[in-house]
Amino acid sequence: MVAIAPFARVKHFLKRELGRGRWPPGRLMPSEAQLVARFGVSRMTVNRALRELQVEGLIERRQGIGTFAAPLHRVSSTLTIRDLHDEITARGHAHHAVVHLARRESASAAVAERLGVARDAAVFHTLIVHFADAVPVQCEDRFVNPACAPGYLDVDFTRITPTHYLLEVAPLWEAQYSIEAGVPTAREARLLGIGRRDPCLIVVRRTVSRSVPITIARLVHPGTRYLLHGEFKP
Amino acid sequence: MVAIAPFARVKHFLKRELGRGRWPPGRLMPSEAQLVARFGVSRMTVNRALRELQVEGLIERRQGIGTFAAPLHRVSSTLTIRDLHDEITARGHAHHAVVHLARRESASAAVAERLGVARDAAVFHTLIVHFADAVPVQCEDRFVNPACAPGYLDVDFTRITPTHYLLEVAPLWEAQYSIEAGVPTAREARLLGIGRRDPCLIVVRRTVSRSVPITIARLVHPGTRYLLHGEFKP
DNA sequence: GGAGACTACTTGTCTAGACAAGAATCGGCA
DNA sequence: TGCCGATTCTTGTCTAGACAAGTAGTCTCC
Repeated sequence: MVAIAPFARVKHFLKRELGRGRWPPGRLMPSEAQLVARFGVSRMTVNRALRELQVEGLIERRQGIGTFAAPLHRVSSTLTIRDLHDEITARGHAHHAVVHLARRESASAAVAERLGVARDAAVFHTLIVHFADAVPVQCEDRFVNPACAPGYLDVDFTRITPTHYLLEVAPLWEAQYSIEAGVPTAREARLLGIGRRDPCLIVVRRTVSRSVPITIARLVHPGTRYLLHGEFKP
Repeated sequence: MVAIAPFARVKHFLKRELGRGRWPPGRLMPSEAQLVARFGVSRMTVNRALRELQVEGLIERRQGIGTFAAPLHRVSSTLTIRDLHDEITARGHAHHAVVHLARRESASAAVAERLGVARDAAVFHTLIVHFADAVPVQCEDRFVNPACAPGYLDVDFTRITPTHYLLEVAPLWEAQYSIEAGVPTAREARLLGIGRRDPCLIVVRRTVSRSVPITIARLVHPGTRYLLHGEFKP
């Protein structure tokens, strides 16, 4: 017999009633003082429940005004992108990687701009194909800022994925990415063993650590062999 | 000149030092009592900072043991999927929709199973193409559980998107979705005005409200005209 | 009528203290 | 040696009160 914590009781009540439509989107909800009176708990307890619901995006709060049911027009969901090696092995397949390119290059204009380095500055460039069992599932074309990961080219990428290594070198970072469908380049098609016009899921990710760009990567997945999964839970 | 709230100071300090690698993943971090002494604030203030970092996934806390830097192997990011109408208008385009199908059908085996209804039970089926200005950007093939949205077929989908309507009828829900690249069906290609082999971003979404399935949707986007954007910020 | 002061209500935050519960360590006892 | 209880440290949570700051309405005075 476990007693539910008071803040959880308040939170659960509000969540349930929101789900029932007691307060339609945009409607004013009970104030903290009213909830304090209703549940017989202290204001800090009510405040915690409300703050957590706010973080979860279920309510909006405005100082001086009140608490409102959130308009749930935007559907914000978490998409977990795991390290590819972990993901493949977690599904019971064997992962291996083939390194087709790992060298120092001078940055093209486009790469220099996105990596925040000077034109023609040295950058690291790797091109790696990842396999699940014997099937190629990802072609990873990546540029790395040498200032952030000087030892990048010394890594054995058949054993450690670039993502894994970069996470160790620069532990905290921000990433922006876009996901689209497209066709592979001729080289990508050849490396993945697919047709030039076969649809691919293309993820372009740019990673920044403490406002210094670390890496930009183009990840091309054959459409028939790779899925992104997501879940949304209020 | 705005003073930073004490809990934010503590949080920011911990975040910065985590980013610097002061506590590598798995390492024991300062206890609440130590942070209280260091910052001269009350324990509740420190506790709030730590709790928020925990929610953000940067640290792990274990009662009786201590606080630990989180192993940042998994990369969890939020992907926001907004209502298509809002997204198109927010970009300065005009949205309109053409309804190609809106009727009651008997559920096929596959639909019945995924919607949680009996085989041959009545379900609602809509097929709608969404345009940004005059360009088709999404083909929305959707089945709806009539028990959750009895009035679904009476909605004017040229004015209200199905997502928007369903959000009003059933305000809180959970969704699972998969994102993949593929080719459109012959009908989808015709409706979107694209080639039969053009790559498309296909989102399949299943929505559940209080453990009752509401709707399953297949959203097909021409690869050249639609992107998903995401961001990850620790 | 209009401007400004005042008031009431809201959320945002902090404090000092308290008790509970989980976990490790240490001492004593069989 | 091995087991058990006491101690201590940790996080988890709650309380009652306080002040700050944003907002809206009202009231007064010009």
